[in-house]
Amino acid sequence: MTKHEIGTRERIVRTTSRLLQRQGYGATGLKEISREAEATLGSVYHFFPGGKRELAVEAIRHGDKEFAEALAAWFDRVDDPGAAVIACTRELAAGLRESGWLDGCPITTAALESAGHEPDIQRAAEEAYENWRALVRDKLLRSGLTEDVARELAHTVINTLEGAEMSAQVSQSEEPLEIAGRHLARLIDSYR
Amino acid sequence: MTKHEIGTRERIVRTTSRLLQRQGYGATGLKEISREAEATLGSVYHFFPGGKRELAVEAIRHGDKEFAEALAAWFDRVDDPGAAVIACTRELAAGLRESGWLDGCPITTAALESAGHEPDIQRAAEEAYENWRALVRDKLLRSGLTEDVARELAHTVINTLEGAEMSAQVSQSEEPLEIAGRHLARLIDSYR
DNA sequence: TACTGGATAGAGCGTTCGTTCTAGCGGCGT
DNA sequence: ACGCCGCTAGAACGAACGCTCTATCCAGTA
Repeated sequence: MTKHEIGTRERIVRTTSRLLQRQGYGATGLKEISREAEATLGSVYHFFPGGKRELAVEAIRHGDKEFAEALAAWFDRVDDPGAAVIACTRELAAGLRESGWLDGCPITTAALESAGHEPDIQRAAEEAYENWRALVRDKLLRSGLTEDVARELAHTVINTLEGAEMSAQVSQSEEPLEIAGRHLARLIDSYR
Repeated sequence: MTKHEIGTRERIVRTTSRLLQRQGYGATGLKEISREAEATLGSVYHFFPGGKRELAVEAIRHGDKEFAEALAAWFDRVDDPGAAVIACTRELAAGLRESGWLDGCPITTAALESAGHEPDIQRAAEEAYENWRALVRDKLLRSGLTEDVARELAHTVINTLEGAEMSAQVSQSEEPLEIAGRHLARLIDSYR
């Protein structure tokens, strides 16, 4: 195991993140995780003594960071905020289609499942949405919108993207995301 | 069992719908369903020989009809479409808060879980979203919007409501729904 | 060479899963 | 009064669940 390869722990987290994204918390077993990650059950419990719950929290944090980095990159490439949101919807639609409509939002499925039952997971998901909203808000602030308008728009941008991605996944169609992009751009433009 | 009481089958479907809404497909067991519904496992398999999958499809259709009726009632009470959507967000927020943030969208959790794995459930969820969009589209058509604009707005109205409700549930706050209502009304008004 | 401690390996714990099965209840039509 | 049948009841099956346990491996240190 040379140092430039990814370690067992990281491999377990990434595998868990992908499985949580695709089939949720309840339907994902630890044995399935260890098999997919090419690690043993012993390794899983070695790195995550808290078991499935602790591992899921770590995986959601991973999905959080992953999507935040993608969002930041897309925003850096396009200056106009409306156009940047449209670019987001295109990227999300492409990723969804290319994965065979399997890879939607990395955390939403687990977040919904565990709302009200698994406080740790729910909190990790809440923090992720907060991080993503902050990225959108800053982008809107940089384009000259006021603090209040930017903060509220950030809510709706993230929530509409979430809803549209869910709808696109269920209907296996890019249309909901494409429409969402145009509507969000129009809404943002209406505040300038 | 007099005829004006609800029968065992209906009781099983309603219980399944509520459990699917609260904890998803994978985390809901048939024994839990039969216990909560005060029915036996034999009754469950008597009415739903197709087992868990068939029962879940029926429960999602139940949730579909339930929400469609609520949506139609809210739309009938308020004439202006923007104001009607705001009324929707208020009702959704109230329902969410009153249930202790447990009862979000009746079908989204199961829909996301089963996307790509359970075609029957995915299709039932897709049909539900389609029905709800049709209600929104008709409401917008009645207020004078063109066919194309109404159809596309219906997508975003439903998707934004879905995303905002999910966000409200995870953060245990009515704010995302309240913001979504105002933004959607503004978006709708911008087309008249 | 001997020791140590992090990491790996996998058998096995009790429990619950979805499902199948047979037996029995109870009200209706004849 | 009888037989039938929709429905209820719950035991039991193999498989999978989360988790615990002991044994082994192996690089680093003295």
